[in-house]
Amino acid sequence: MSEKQKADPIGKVHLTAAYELVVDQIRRVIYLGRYLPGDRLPPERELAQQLGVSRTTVREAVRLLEGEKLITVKRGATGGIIVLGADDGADKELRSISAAHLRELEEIFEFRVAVECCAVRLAAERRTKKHIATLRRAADQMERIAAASGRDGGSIAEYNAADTQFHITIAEAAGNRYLRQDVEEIRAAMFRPVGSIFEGLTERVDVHHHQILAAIVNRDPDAAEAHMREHIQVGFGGLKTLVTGRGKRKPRRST
Amino acid sequence: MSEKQKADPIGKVHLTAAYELVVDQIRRVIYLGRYLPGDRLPPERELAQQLGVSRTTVREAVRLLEGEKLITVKRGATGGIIVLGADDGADKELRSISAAHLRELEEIFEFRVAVECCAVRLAAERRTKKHIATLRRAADQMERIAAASGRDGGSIAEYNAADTQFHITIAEAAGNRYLRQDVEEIRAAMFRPVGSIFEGLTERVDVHHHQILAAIVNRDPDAAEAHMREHIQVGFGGLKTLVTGRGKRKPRRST
DNA sequence: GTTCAATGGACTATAATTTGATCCATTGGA
DNA sequence: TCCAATGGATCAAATTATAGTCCATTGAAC
Repeated sequence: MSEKQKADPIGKVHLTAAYELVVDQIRRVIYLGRYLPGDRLPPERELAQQLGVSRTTVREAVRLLEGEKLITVKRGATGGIIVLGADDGADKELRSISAAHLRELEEIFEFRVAVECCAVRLAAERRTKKHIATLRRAADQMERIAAASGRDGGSIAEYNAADTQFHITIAEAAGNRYLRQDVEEIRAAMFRPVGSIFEGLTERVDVHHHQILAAIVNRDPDAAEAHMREHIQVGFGGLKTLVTGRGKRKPRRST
Repeated sequence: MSEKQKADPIGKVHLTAAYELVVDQIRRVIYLGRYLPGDRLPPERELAQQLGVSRTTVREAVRLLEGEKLITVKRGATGGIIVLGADDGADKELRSISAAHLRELEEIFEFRVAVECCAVRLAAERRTKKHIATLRRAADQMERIAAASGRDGGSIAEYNAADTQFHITIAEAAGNRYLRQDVEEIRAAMFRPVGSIFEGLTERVDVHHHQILAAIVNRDPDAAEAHMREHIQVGFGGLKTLVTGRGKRKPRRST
């Protein structure tokens, strides 16, 4: 018998501590815009219940995120766990983005094209009235925010939250658990490297949202996919321009 | 101030025990064909080292998988942890597939189209000679196996292993970690519901593999994507026919 | 046949993590 | 002034994971 095979080892497993899972979960809901800067998370005792862990564990996670300057904690009756904005972090990010970061963002956007284009095709076929309503609400909200404040300061987080809701609802409408899962996942991953970068975006993408929505309403998968691809690629183009410095744009708030 | 918002709770975290992670990891390498029926896994002590956990934990996982009839354990110098084939399980699966299973497979194949079509496009642009060599080897091996044994009995596992290698190498060549990760993930997921179903497949897909390979060699993303889509859809079509009973095919071994 | 090395089986003490429960400290509004 | 809400702190118990030791079985080499 020929022996001496199966050389490559089986990969190590990662033992994830409970508090790490909680950290990830909290980071996620913040990145996904379910809690905006200034919002209070549920009280520790309630969080523990919702997350299914002990309060001690929640507190460990909170300490870590506090150190990360993603949240801050205040005592007292009106205190709580408060979400910080990008500006509150100060040294949290360097505002500059490395080549590695850019490559990572490129991978993320490549992946988004794959997953979200497929999702929007299926959504165009399977969407219900309820999905349409949610999508319209999100699209309108983004337009309203963009029109009202010209994408300055605080409303950026709200804009991103609506944007996230738009994209996740499409994945929901596609009725495929793997697509749904990945769209949420990749969306959180997108803001992880340097979230504040997105504040500099000035591309007008509201028109894309309405085009995508219209295609979904008309049950036109081809148009939906085309607009989605355009949408994602323009988004990445904007980021790239922003990072490489070409194209001279206002430095995220005209002082 | 308007209070009473943020009603929906943050999802529970899943505390995964070490032995569960080990179970998943071992299942995965078996589903991915890195260990075929009859193969021996590394000895417990070595597994523990490779997985980065204690031997006790490995043994817990082994017990579970033994109960699942995925592996069997033999003592003594020439004993060890041996991978079982679908036939050894007997009652492991019901050979019949429910409507829920079929829908799950449909979701999996929808997802494969999204991810693998994108991966193969990128692979056509970024592949190196090394990737080509690996792909050719896998494609030839599948052809050889199919020609030699007509897809009966034991060689099915080998065929699937080569097939998996083919698809994962493409994802590797795409140079995108998210795509790479998902292709592997979805591949393992595919065999999870009722792996034995795949033994009944008789569609000739070797021609697809060579078409895909040729397109990658020629750096032709459009052709590569088209052939990959065809490949995956035909694969699912075969499964569907098999399950719904239409099309009368040999019952996985003409007795 | 005896020996021996390889392998799984079993047990135990220790360490680390997680829980749960209790009580304290701070805060701002009633 | 009081009090309800909230974070801060501590501790004993339970659970989980580890590391080490020794036993039992097996088959092959001698």
